[in-house]
Amino acid sequence: MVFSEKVKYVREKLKLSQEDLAHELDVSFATINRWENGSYNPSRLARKAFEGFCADKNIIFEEI
Amino acid sequence: MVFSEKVKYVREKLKLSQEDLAHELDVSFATINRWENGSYNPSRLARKAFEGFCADKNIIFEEI
DNA sequence: AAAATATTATAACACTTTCTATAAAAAATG
DNA sequence: CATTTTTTATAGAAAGTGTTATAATATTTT
Repeated sequence: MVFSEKVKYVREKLKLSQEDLAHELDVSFATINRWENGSYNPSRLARKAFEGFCADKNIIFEEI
Repeated sequence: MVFSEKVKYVREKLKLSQEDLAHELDVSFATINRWENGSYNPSRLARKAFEGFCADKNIIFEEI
């Protein structure tokens, strides 16, 4: 499961809009949208923020 | 107190090298160095990370 | 003090993020 | 169903970031 898929997976699981998730992670809507559509990979800090968010929500990817 | 000054202030108060602080904040050494030398301002996420770090360390800037 | 090591300053390049705007698609409302 | 509203997709430009490298400065060690 690549990063872009993880983002969409988590977002839909939590029923958040791209705007909502952007706000949760303190990034812009454009960033979330580009992550999901594969244009870019996250920065070091952004990846950490996303991972921390997932951990908070008890979302695990290992078995997917 | 502008951002560049805050970074240096916090870093020296905690006796951290630029490299150390970079590691704490999950950004690169170059980013910390640029922040301190005023070349750039932090991204939205980076600013939050820095503020969170300062809060963790109980560092307040209001009265400086 | 001299040499070695660590820290800081600076820069180029590619990539990422933000901001802003526009259009398409989906969902909600009447 | 038609209209309105929300969400998503996309993109250009400007700014920020990571990587890498080099040089200058400061600190430590011998």
